[in-house]
Amino acid sequence: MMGLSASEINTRPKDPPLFRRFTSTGLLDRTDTLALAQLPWSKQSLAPHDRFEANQSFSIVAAGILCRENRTPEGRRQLLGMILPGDVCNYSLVTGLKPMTTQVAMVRSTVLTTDLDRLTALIELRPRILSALLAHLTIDNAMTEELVLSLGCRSALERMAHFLCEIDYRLGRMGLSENHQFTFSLTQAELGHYLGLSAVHVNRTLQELRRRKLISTQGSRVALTDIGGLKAVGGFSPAYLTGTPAFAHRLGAA
Amino acid sequence: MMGLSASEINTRPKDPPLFRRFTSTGLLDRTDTLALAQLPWSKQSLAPHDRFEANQSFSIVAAGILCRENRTPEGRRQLLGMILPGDVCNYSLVTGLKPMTTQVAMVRSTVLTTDLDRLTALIELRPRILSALLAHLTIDNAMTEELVLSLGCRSALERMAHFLCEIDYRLGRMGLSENHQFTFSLTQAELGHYLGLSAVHVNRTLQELRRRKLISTQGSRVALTDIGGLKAVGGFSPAYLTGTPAFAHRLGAA
DNA sequence: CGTTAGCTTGAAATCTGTCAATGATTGTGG
DNA sequence: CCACAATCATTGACAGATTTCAAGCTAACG
Repeated sequence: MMGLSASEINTRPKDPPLFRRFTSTGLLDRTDTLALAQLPWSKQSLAPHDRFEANQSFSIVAAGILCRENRTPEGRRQLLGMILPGDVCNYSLVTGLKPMTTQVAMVRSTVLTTDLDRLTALIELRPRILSALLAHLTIDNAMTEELVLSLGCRSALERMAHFLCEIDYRLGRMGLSENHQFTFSLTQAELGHYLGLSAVHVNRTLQELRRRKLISTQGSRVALTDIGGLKAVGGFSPAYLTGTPAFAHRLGAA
Repeated sequence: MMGLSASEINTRPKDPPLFRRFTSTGLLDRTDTLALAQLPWSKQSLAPHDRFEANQSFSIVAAGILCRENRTPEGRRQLLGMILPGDVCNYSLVTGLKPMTTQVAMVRSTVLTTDLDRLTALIELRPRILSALLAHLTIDNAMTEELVLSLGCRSALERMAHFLCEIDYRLGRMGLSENHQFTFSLTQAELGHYLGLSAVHVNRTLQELRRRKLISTQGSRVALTDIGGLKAVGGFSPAYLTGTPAFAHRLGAA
């Protein structure tokens, strides 16, 4: 257990950008962020395929990629959401319900965890933190809805293009994508589990995107070489990733 | 504007079951429900295809069916969720963000709306109401995730079977389905927009379910004649529709 | 009673999945 | 540092599910 060092609190690119997503909502000010950072966080390392469970705590991804997943009774697997650095793993604190889905590390990842009681106490002092959590929860849900749109309405090529745009955007705002280039090491089978496609078809879809000069790849390094074209193919627009405040809401602001 | 009559507060089958879903979480007691019912609710009637927007208020469906929907930039339509009697239309009060999706009445519907300020004030007095809202929000999100599972992993027949089981379950707990028979008057095209299928294929899928004696229909009346078989085909299990409390959570319980 | 929306049917086209085999890459232990 | 094993990516041929198109039918509604 430790508080976070100054460099980890820093929310500019290149520094560990832990709370950048929180500040990016505009709902937290610097003092909120500092107060959050000074909670006692414990760091946990996860190997690929490790389940992550944090029912009685609150966690944020510091590095790597987790996924929420679900399976049909027969065992077919569906990934429901990508949890990237800066994202909250577990909203039980807010929802009061057990998470209904499993979370799994897709690559080697590290997660920061803090105690629920302490965070609850902090929220009493700084209700904006609760607002920010609720905003994040809502945006995560909007991402799930966008996935429904992809699975229901878009072809394989469109889904993949849309997906890459989303990941680029989300990594970019955390300082983990530059010039639309980033490291992303899911297997094609895993991509398929997320996009509702077979591994073979993921492969062919990526080839088609390369053939059209929309992307290029080397190993786990991805470059979106024609971000405009990719957005056009995928019908991507990032509105759902930001959210717009409805009004000053006063829940818990007593 | 009016408070609700005694019969509308009643949460047993056959009486207007407005707050049955709230009590069903086990998070509200009778005094909470009464307090909710005594807020000034205004009733609104919606015709099919009417948009419903309630950003600055809080609404519950009293009768009919609304859907959240979203469209690709090219205009392809995807329904994201079915909002049935007893369901909350709008969680802006809780999330603090503008809803990111449109809501549309699928059939003639009525919606009850109350003022945000009054509800907020009531929540200060009765924080369990906030807990209940958060639980509902979480369950709605779990339904979206189950839709992702359907779209990503299940065949047309499985999706349809699963869908019918879910609707039966949800209507049933509100007293609107008996013996697995209920009235449900969406067009096949609309079902397709929800399940990610073409209208033609929806038709063939329903025929196949009838041929297997799993369902029967007369007009908008649906009977699940072999609920066990239907659940087996769809891989349906209602766990995601109830949620399990994680712990007594104290947000706002100050 | 006519009109319109919705339902049903068939045939053909398309997309995506499955199967099976072959390369390429990565990580590990010697 | 190399060799090996295991995982992952790629390819081709084929099968299957679903869409599209087009037409006819039915039922609800003014």
